[in-house]
Order: sequence, then C-alpha cells, then structure tokens
Amino acid sequence: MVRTDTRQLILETALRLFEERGYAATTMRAIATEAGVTPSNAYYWFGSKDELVQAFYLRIQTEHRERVAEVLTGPGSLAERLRAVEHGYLDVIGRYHGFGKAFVTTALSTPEASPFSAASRQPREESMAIFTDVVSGSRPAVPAKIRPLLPEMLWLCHLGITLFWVNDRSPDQERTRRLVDATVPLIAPMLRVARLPWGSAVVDQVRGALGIVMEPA
Amino acid sequence: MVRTDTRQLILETALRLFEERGYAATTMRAIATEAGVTPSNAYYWFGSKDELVQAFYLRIQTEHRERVAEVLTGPGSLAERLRAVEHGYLDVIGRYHGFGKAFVTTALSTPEASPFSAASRQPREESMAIFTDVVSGSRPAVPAKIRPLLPEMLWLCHLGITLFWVNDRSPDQERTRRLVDATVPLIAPMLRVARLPWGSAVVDQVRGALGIVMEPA
DNA sequence: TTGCGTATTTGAACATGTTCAAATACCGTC
DNA sequence: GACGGTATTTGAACATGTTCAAATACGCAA
Repeated sequence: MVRTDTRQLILETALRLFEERGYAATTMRAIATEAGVTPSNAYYWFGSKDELVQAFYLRIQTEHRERVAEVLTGPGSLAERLRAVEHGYLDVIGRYHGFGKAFVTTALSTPEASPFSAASRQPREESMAIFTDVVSGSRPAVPAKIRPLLPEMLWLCHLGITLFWVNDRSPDQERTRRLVDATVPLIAPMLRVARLPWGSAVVDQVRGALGIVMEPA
Repeated sequence: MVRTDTRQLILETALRLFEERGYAATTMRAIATEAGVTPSNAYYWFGSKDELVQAFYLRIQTEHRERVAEVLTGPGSLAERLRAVEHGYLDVIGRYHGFGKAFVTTALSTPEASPFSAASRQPREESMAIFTDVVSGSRPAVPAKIRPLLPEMLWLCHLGITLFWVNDRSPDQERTRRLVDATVPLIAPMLRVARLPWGSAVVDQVRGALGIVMEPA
C-alpha cells in the first residue's frame, strides 16, 4: 500500500509555489514547509527538484488535451485545427511563463525527461497523439502518403514553438502567438509540394530525416 | 589596467575540467583550487558558473569558424558547403559532448545567453555570419529573392541540429551526422519551390515568420 | 494484544554555488 | 620613498539541493 496523499500534497504545493514565486525562487525547504512536511520527506517522494518539474510537465499535457478537446472532435481544415491547438496550448501554459524556462530547460537537460529519450516515451506519445488527432480529423483529408509523417513533424514544430515561447519576453507572449499565426499557413504549400511530380522524392527524404529523429534510442 | 591573465587562467582551467569531468561534476571550488586561486576570486572574474559556460560558447564558435575556413573560401554548391559546415561543427563540438548538455541548456535558459536575446547579439551574429558566407559563396548562386532569408533559416536549423546533438546518445553521435546528411538535401527542393508560380507568396510568408523570430527583443 | 517487517518521516549533516566585508597588492603622484 | 586610491584577492560565512542513518507509524500474522 502506498500513501499517495502526501505525494500529491507536496506536488500541489510545489506547483503553486512555482507559479507564485518562480522556479529558482522556490526552495525545496519552502515547498516542504508550506506542505507541512520535512525537506527529507519531500525527497522521499521526489528524488530531486527536477522530478517535480517532470510531474508538472505531465500536468500541462493533460490540461492542454482537455483544453483542445472540442477542437479535436469538431470540424475544420488542418490549418484551422492546428492553429486552434497551438493557441490552446499557449492559453494553458501562459500562466506558467514565469518558470516555463526552468521547466523546458529541465525537460531538455535531464536524460529521462528529454523529449527524445526512451524514458519519456509515454508522455511524448501522449503529446504527439494530439497532433495525430489534429491530422486525422481534418477535412479535406490529408493525402495518405504523408499522413503518417505529419504528426511527428507537427510535434517537432510544436517543440520549436515552445522553445521560442520560453524566451519570448513580449507582453503576454504575443510574439509567440504571431509566430504561430505566421507559421501555420505554411502547411498548405507543403501539402501542395507533396503532390508535385517530384514531390514524392521530397516526401521520402523527409520521411528519412524524421526516421532518424524519432528513432528509438 | 585589467589583469587578464588570472581570468584567462581560470577560464582555461574550467574548460579543461569541464571536458575531463563534465559540467555538474566540476565544482567551482575545484576550478579555483586547480587554478591556484580562491573560489571568491573566480567569482570576481566570472559572476557565476554560467558565465564560464558562456565564455565556452564563444570559444566553440571561434573553433568552428577556423575549422570551416577553407570550406567557406572554397567552391561548392549550397548543399555541399552546408553539409561541410555542419560536419565541421560536429567535429569541433564532439569532444565536448559530455557536458554539451549543460552548455546548451545554460545557453537556452539564461536570458543573457539565450540565442534570441539582445545581449547575446554579437555572438549570435558571429555564428550567423558563417551561414551568410555559406550562402553568398555558393555556386550556382542563390536567387536574390531568398538570399537574405536563407542565413537566418539555416541558423535556426543549426540550432535544431545542436539541440538534437545534445540528446544524441549514439556512439560518436553518428545519428546527428546522419540527420545532417538527411536534412541537407532538402534545401534544393526548397529553392525550387521558391521559383514556382505561387512560390513568392510562400517566400513572403516565410519572411514574415522569420521576421517575428529574429525581431529584436 | 503483541511482535515483526515494511513504508514513511525525521533531524542532522554535507557539498555546492554564491556573497561580502575586509585585507592585500598594485600604480601613479607628491 | 611615502601616500592615496583603485584593482584584485581572500576568508568566513549563508542558503540551497541533497543524503543518510535513525526514529516512527502502519499493517498484519500469531
């Protein structure tokens, strides 16, 4: 039997403090104290401060999926759906911008949390699933040739957007919004290229590159 | 008059230890001791451990430029030159893979070191200059329409490659090499698209997106 | 209930990054 | 050569993330 409420309590407190004071300014002692617990007890449940961040990473994904649920089940072109999903994402993570830096940084630097690593496979695939749904539910339908590739590509772009957002200092990160709006329309020309005579060679090339990126470790 | 030799000594020692033991395992006290100096003195010259990493960032760029100097002055197609420049980059950073993670992470997370921030403008533009040279020296020449855009695009891709490299666990990071080889050929089709009837609309769209990304803070 | 084994919690420590006021070295001026 | 001011260096501290052996609580068999 595992006592899960202490763990939950620590996590909630940590997230709240992260949000209130930022990541660096939130000390493990503060988290523990605020949760009515000892620092060492916090370390019993979370091996490190980073592990708290990873837990947070999971939570964001859940929130994102909930947020864009209607979009995913509803109608719309690929571009429209993609745009809505990305803006929904920005809605969700907006309040965390203060310490999003730390969160992305951690995700990138800890081998287990890295988006590419095998250990984070489950959360990654969960996150990628959103883009699978974006693609599969869009009308007009995406050509079958590239349908399997698109989710991975979109997910990588999503990663790029996130990276940009982290460093976006504009008020309410409106630059990132503008970037999304400027990037999404590029998807239509890409699909057009795929249908060109020499398009399938390009698609093959892209498939190869994606294969290398997504290759299991 | 500024005593620059102590600073230099500390930096050299730090880089050596980073290389030998990795970033996290190299303590400021160890750096100082090994350099025959006090920790506080190290802090007089470098405000933080991160600043040492930033100094390292500059060094890598210098090494990279030296390494690919012949390539840049020599002949070759855009794809050939680009490929050579990226492989040269991987040659340079290969030995630092052990702590490259920390280095990229730091570069991304500290506002002053962030590739996009205004403060790191000089190193960034230096790094981007390599790609300007890649483009301007390539024969056949790149269409004037997209010539101003290409360096920024290539630099962003370069960023992506670096990010991938950081998490590449394959022996000698050969996956990253393969990724470069698989990505570079995509540049030819891109140039073809630009010349299509509807190509200039796409180019404009890309220009817009790049403008947002590269916008001064 | 009693005792035992495991799950949880604690308190006291450690090493690290970093700060700061005080000490020292250095340099030009009288 | 002595003086004054700045650049450099130091030693002692602080707060933080983290570890660990010991203490406590818990659940269950006898």
